[in-house]
Amino acid sequence: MTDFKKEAIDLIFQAEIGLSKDEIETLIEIPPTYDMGDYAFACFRLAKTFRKAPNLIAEELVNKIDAGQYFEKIENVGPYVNFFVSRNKLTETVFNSIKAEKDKFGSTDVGGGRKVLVEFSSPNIAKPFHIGHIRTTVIGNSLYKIFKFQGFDTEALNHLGDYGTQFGMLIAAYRKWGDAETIEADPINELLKLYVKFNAEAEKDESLIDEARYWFKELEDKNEEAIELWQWIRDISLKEFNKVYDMLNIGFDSYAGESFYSDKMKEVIAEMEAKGLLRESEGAIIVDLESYDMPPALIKKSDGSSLYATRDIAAAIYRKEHYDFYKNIYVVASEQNLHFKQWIKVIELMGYDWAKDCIHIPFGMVSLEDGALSTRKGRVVFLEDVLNKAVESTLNIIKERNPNLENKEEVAKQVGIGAIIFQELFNSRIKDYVFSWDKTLSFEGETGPYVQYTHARASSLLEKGEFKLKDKVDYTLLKDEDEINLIRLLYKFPEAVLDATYKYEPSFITRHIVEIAKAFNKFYNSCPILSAEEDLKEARLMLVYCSKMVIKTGLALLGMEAPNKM
RNA sequence: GCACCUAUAGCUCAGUUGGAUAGAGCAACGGACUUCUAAUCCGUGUGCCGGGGGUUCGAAUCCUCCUAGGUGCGCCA
Repeated sequence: MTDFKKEAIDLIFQAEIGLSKDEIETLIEIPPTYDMGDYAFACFRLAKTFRKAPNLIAEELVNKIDAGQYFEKIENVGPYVNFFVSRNKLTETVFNSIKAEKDKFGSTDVGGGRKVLVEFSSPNIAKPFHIGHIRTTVIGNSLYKIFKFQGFDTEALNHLGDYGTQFGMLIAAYRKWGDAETIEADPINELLKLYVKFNAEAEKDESLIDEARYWFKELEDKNEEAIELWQWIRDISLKEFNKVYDMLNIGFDSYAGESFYSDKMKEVIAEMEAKGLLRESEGAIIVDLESYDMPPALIKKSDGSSLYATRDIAAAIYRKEHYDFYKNIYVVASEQNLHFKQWIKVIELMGYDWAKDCIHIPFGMVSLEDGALSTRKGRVVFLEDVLNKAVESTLNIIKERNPNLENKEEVAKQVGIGAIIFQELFNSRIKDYVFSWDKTLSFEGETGPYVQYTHARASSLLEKGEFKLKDKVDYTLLKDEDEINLIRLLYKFPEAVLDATYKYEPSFITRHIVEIAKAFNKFYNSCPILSAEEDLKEARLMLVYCSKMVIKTGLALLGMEAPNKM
């Protein structure tokens, strides 16, 4: 695809103003409105060297530069040199690129087959999947798809929380009050009940906590009874989680969780010891990080069992050996910022220069209107319920507005669940938000259904217009401002995807396809398509085709379906 | 107490490496379907960009101090 910005830079460079191309690039910007052009070069910084007012410099520069084939005109507006991209060239390059690349349009080969690991979702076994888990799951899945799209060899890792003292709690609780049959019937809820009960009792009787620690220690020491219980609980929990993953259409390449790394920790601890990093403090073993302005990293508890940080360190070292990653990404809540800073620093202190390739991607908190989420206090909204309710309410809308639609249930699923995913990926990751049913189930304006609806409209046009890709379309017929604006946005899609990649921010894509959908709907309302004169109809249908393709690709990168009818 | 994050329209949020009049959606009101899917489109209004100071030709954006909210800070993960 023709890079118009680069062409503009070349033209300025040829005017010999004493700046390198890189320097010129930093002074190129996008004007606030299109009537000021597509790109603008700011002349303020030249004022000193030329000892002239920026306006004059801009004026002289405009006279020096020939617009060439890529620009309709070059004008100066005050201190700026404004470039107006040739509409024909713009349309030509967009149409040809999309025609050639189809659903690969927007991708690059920046990955070059390098290995990227994305760890996300990572729920705790025996606990329900609630609204708090949705962010890591959906953001992680989208990043996984984005990196894949950019040519990285990507692995989706689900670092299951299937170990730790809380597991000791569960074993202890089960041995006291548990019953296999009731648990099999409704695993997560029954296990949650045990967990809640244990915590309530433990507040009255502190010895229970010791008992939990004991059972976790037994588990680590391979006590047969403990292992058997652990395996059983893990299996039935995973089955439950997969129900939700199936609804979201999310899969993983590995479920190696905390337990998987349990036997790899001894060696790692020995290595840290050998490298002189460990110190005894208050009965525990730590790595002192005071010289890095951080509290110490706890490596071993006073009873000898391991901790979270130890496991993450062992896991990272294992992954480096096993995958030889280029980037090792963790999509984990911002509450754990310090934890990640700490253990990644420990890796660095161990002498591993790949510590810099371990990247924590934080995101903000979800809370409820009446306060923070709390599994123990029973203040939860189950993810499965949210998804089901969204599907149900979508189905009602379909029945009302499009009663003749054939596969209503399936479309309701795609749209309802899409709405939830879209909402999660619409704002910057770092923002906290308060969950509300009203907001979640509202499908108007900048929402998933809006974008999907736009896609369905486009599909319907293509079907009714019996559209086929042709070798030649007279794209010069597309002159309407609403058509050009849409084409401009399609042109910028690859850049949005690239930004999303480098900043680990799926919302850049979400925002961009909303803009495309808006522009498409405007075009749809102002330009007749099927009733247009034949050549114009062909050209407009081609624009519809390109829009549909880009919207579909964008939705796919977010992990969403794009139904053809809704 | 220390560290990190957040603060932009009534609400929820965008705002590219500092640049030209700070933008959307929702909500409110008015309009557009015998015509390509009205989950749509068009129109109407709103801002000490949390506050002070600084850097700069130019600051919502960078620096600094302050305020408010959130999160984290040794044996949970």
